[in-house]
Amino acid sequence: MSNNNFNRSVQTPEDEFSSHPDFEEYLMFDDWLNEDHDYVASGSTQNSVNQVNDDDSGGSSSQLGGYTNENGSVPERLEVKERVAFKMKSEIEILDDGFKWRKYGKKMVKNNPNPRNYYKCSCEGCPVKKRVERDREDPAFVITTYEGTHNHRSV
DNA sequence: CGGGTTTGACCTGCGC
DNA sequence: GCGCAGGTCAAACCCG
Repeated sequence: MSNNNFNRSVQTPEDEFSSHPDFEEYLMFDDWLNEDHDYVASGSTQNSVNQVNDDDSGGSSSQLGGYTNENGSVPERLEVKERVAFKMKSEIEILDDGFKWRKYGKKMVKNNPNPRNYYKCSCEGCPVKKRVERDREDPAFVITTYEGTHNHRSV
């Protein structure tokens, strides 16, 4: 691909995006992943993901996604899978991150008027998936969730 | 013609 | 046990 900014793994979004003009805002919101849209259940929408943004997002990097339950143990299911989510201000939803994605589903989700799109890495044998949806609070923002780790270099 | 997208159906987990 | 919501499949369709 022609974009040199995205030749490396998506696992280090800070490094990639902080210097990229397209990303006015980015974050890894582990809490959001862990609670899985807590604002949906609570009915209180005002704090949602933006709250995480205000909270120094680099603080939780030590515990790989904060996948601990209340007992402090890591749920077995999440031990293996690596999930990284970030929100960015972007007109487009599909940005060239150096990998080739194939869309396999689209779903309307509750409490969000915008559809969620499901993508798989089209490289054979690569288990990585990603979800892309627009922020219900501010459609100018796109929320992207990567799941899994690429077992190959970017295309 | 091959690969990607669309879209409705199906499957599964979870809360009530 | 039932219903709902999220996630995935797969056939049809589209486009280069």
